[in-house]
Amino acid sequence: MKGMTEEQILLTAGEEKTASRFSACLLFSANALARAITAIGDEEFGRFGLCYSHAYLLCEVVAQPGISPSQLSETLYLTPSTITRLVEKLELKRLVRRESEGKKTLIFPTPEGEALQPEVSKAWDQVGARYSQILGDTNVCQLTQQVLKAAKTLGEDF
Amino acid sequence: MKGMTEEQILLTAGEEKTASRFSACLLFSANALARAITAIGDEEFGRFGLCYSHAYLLCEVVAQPGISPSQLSETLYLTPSTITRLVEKLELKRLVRRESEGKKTLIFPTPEGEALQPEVSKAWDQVGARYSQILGDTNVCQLTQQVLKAAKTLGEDF
DNA sequence: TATTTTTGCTTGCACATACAAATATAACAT
DNA sequence: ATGTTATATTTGTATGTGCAAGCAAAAATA
Repeated sequence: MKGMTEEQILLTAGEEKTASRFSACLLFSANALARAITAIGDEEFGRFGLCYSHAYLLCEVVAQPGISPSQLSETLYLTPSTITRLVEKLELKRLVRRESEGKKTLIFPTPEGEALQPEVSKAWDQVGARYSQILGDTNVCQLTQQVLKAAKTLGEDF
Repeated sequence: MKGMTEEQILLTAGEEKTASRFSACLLFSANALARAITAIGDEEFGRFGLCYSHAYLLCEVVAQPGISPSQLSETLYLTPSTITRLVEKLELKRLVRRESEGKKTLIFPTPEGEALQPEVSKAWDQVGARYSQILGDTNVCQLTQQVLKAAKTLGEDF
């Protein structure tokens, strides 16, 4: 079996095994893809000491100053607790600040945050350019839409 | 802007913003999809105290007794260090065992591991069934192939 | 108005994952 | 044989993420 590709294994392995591996493969492959692309993202955003979710969050906050954690949670498809943690990190880096208003929390960009945003956007484009070059523009476009749609559908129904 | 869907934002936001968000969206959406599906997986595999990568690793070890960490690393698209950590966990649960042979390490399933594998496979199918029901069979089939291919391509070129 | 329920956000804890460095063995060159 | 380089695996450390629980404020109900 050594040196065989995944497809070959799928084709030659026993019946049940093939079925089970294949049917769950989206769980596997989705994570594999996420890790592969995140690696690219981390490299680009790492120049600012950010990871991709920091970058995305910062852009959202700059685009919508005063946005709430729950809104961010929906937009980024991340748990509220995760949002809190990300905001904490960005607060430490003085890129955003929090304002409590009753039980709500408003998140604003700091001047530094706003100043950094264009660079972050540039890095963002750079990430896109890199994986587009590897995967092909058309492919990426199509894949992105399908993947996003699937993520949304699962997010709603689950 | 409240209550708008992602597409609406994309369509109505300013030019550069649209471009940057969209071009990097695969980074974002791939992670979102991975998290959404992983949530399902964790629920199913959680019954055995496993996560999806534990489950996958166990199945591989049962299928190929004596497999090495580096081989697993390639198959699972995970770092060698991550493989070590996963194997440690499974070793604690007495599902696999390690044998050192020179600088190589051979990983074998324990009897308990082999006994558990069918159940894990069943859970595996269950995961597939659940997201197939939500996303649609055809969709899943197509998506899985595309996603896997993209992950592989990125894994090679990066 | 007082009590209950719901909502929004934050923590405690746990875990998968990765990078960089360490270790140990094998392969190779001289 | 000996010194060097390459390979395989493991650790130290850090981080993003989520669940369950906590907490505080708002809303609803009585």
